[in-house]
Parts: sequence; structure tokens; C-alpha cells
Amino acid sequence: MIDVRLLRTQPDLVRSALARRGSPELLDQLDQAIAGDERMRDIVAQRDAIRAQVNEMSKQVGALRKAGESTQAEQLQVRSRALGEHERILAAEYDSVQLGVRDVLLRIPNTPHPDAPDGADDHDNPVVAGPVGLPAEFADHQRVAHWASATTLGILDGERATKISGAMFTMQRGLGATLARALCQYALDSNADAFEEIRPPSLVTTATLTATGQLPKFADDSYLIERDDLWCIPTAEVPLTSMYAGEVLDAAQLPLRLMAFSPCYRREAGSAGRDTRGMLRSHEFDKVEIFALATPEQAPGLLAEMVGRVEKLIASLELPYRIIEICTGDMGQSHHRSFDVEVYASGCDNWLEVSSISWFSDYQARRADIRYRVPGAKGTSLVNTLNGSALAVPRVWAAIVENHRQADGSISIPAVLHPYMRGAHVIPAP
RNA sequence: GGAACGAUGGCAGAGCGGCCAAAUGCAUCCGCCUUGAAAGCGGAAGGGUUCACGCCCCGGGGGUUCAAAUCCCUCUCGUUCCGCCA
Repeated sequence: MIDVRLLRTQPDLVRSALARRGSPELLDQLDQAIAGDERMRDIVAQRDAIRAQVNEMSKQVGALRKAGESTQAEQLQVRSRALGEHERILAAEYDSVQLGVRDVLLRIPNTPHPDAPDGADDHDNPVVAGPVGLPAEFADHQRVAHWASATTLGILDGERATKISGAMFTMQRGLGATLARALCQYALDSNADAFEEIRPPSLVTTATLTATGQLPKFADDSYLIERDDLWCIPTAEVPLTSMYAGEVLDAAQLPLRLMAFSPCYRREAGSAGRDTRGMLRSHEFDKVEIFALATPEQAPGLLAEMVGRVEKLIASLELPYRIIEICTGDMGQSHHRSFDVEVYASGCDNWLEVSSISWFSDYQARRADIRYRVPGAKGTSLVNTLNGSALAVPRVWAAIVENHRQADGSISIPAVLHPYMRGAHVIPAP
């Protein structure tokens, strides 16, 4: 959530920041929020004044009763009861206005960082690093799409996955399945020097999915298990962010770094029919996520560090990559600043987004109510959250299968993965 | 799934419907003492909102009452016992 107080005191600042996202209806929402907030405060002032009176009268009633003045006490009770009626009406009005304001507020996206590039959509995302490791030319045997070569090799069985679960589910088998798991192990081990490994739940409550920003606006993108009112996580970011929800951390604990392997579930409601072949887009996939809670001062440094970690990991897999920065028009709702790492897949001749590393300022922390305290300082402050995919399996898997395909049709496995492949260096041609 | 009990500050743990933002202990911080520390002694200290007065917060929600941490209903979570189960 954006800061209502900031919206109240400096509406133009918020307005111009959000205008950079380029959706005009947003400004109407802001006006709605401001108006509702004003009305709320007006009602609260009236309600609290009445409450103060009732509290005061109640004390007097107690004192009068003790003194044996029951007649006076009863008279006071009658007056207090009448005030109570009035208060109840105001309180109900407050509740309904507050609900409305909250709903509007929950749908307003985060303000972009001043340094985030302006732009309308993904075409305006500037390349900020690379391409690195892109050869001048690819051999013909590298120009085979993974869905074809992997199926021939027997390491991908899309047909049977569809039989089991329907469209947009995939299944790896044999060394293909081992490769998928190896990538996760490798990604976790590569970040274990600085991040605590978590194995979080994959089903979460509505409150948890609201904290990160998926709800209420993007409910259609998530799987809901109605019977138990639980949602399937679209990323480990969701449970990791809520781990410390409602808690006040000590500043000395920050930055708090976590990482997690998890399955990720996405309905892909808005992308039906796109990337239906192979492993570029599916309803379920595995991912290793890195995550941090930090002070606002620590956040920029952490963002750079996390981008660097992902870059190093991708480079070590001997894949051509580049890094782009997400422009204001293409940013996710919760993002303050965001970078994508893209890998070039030679077979389908595409740059594939394999990682997104983002800084959320205090937007998610305000929703999740995660604060920290500086010893000696008064009060508490909201933390900043950051996260990024250390490695998302399917697209990296696909890129390896395409880029590392050899003339005989076999796939050479990047050296860093050998220890995780039960010694296999190659996925042999049939 | 059934039954019983429970949920109070960083932790532990009191709390006759009004004198309760809430005893006490531990932990924390400051001071005294000490070469330094421990012990001891003295003191400070919850969160939210508000310019402020004030208002709100004793798991969540609702109710009774002039007045609720306290009574009632309900939900969630926890513990124990039973049942089931990887």
C-alpha cells in the first residue's frame, strides 16, 4: 500500500509519481482515496468526541453509585445510552467508509523509484548490461526448439503431462528431471553463503496473498482452493514476505536474508494461447527465490547485490544473457524498482525472462505490517522488502537444452551442474 | 473428525464488570557501587492514530451494559486425550 499520510499531505507528489506508470484511471482512484480518507477522519473525530463523553459519564456513574446516589446515576445512564446510540451510527458509517478506502488503496500500485526509466510498455525497457556471452553465430544444431529436441531425447513428455493435468502442464523425465532438480540445488547452494534456506508452505491464506499485492486485484491469476479458503502460491516471495508479518524486528537483525525453493502455481489467465509449446509458460513450475528485509538505507545496495548474484549464476551456466531495467509503464503493481535477467534461447530465437529482481520499498511491508525498531529511537518504521528469482527452472532448462545442444543431438551439461547430475556430463542422443 | 482446556506486554505470568495500558518475575536501557564485571540498590521503558485534547489496541469478529481484559455468542490458532493417517 502507498502511504495515506503522504497522499494526504503531498497529494501532488504521489500523483506525479504514479502518473509515470501511465494509466489515467489511477488518478481517479487517488482522488477517491483522498476524499474517502478525509471523510473517514471527519467521522472519527465526531465518534471519538462522543466516546470521550461516554467514557467520562461512565466514570461518574460508577462514582455516584459508590456514593449511593442511585437516582442521579440513573439519569446519567439514560443520557449516556442516548449518546451511545449516536456513536453506534457513526461507528457503522466509519466502518463502511473505511472498508471502501482500504479497497481502493489496496489496488493503487507502488510509486516508481525516481531513477526508474520512463516508458509505456516492455518495448521501452532499456538494456543495462550485456549481451554477455552471445556468440557471433549459432550452429544449426543449436537452432532446434527445446520442445522438439527434448521430446526426441525422452527428457520432456508434454503429451503425458497434458493427459494427466491438462494444457500448460509439463513433465520432465530421466536426466531431464534430474537437470531440473540439479538447477534448484545449485541455485540454493550458490546463495547459501548469505541466505537462510526456508522450505515454506505452498498454500497460503487470503491475508498472506494480499500482503504481497496479488490480491485483491489479481485474483484471477491465482489458484484458489475454495473448500479451505487457501491459495496456491505463485512464488515463494509470498510466504517469505509474510513470515515476519505483524512483527517488529530489531534494526540489528537487518538485513534479514532468506531463500526458498518452492513450486509456483499460475493460472496464466491473461495469456491463454501464448507460449503453449514447451516449457516457456506453464501452470506449475519450480523456482528458487532469494529475499531480504532491509532498512530503506540498505535496500539499494541489496538490490544491486541480488542482481549481481543472479548474473553470476546465469553466467556460470554458460548461457548468453542480458539485463534490462523495467520501465515505469511495465512495472508490476508492487514494484518500486525492478530488473530482469534475460537469457537468449538459440532454438526458439528468443530472449527469455529467467529472473526478476525487485525492490518494493515499504509497499509490501505496509500491507504485511512488518516494522523495525532502532534502539533508542522513538517508535517503529516499516522495513523495505526485496526479492528476486535466483533461478526459475523451466526457461533455464529450455535454454540449456537449446544452447548446449551438440552436433550429434546430445546435450552437454554445464560443468557447475555435474556434481548434481549423478556424474552425468551429457544427456546422450537416443 | 470428537472431547476438554487455553490465547494478556520481548518472554513468563496475575488480573472481584468501574480504582486496568494492565501487578509481579525475567530480559532490555540509564544511573550508583566496582580497577572492570557479576550481584545489589535506584530509575526508565508498549503499539497505533491525532498538530493537540483525545480515541483505539488484552487472538479476530459480533453481542450484553451507563461502563468489558473480565459476561455471552462465534471464528481462528494452540495444548492434551481419543479417532484416522503419510
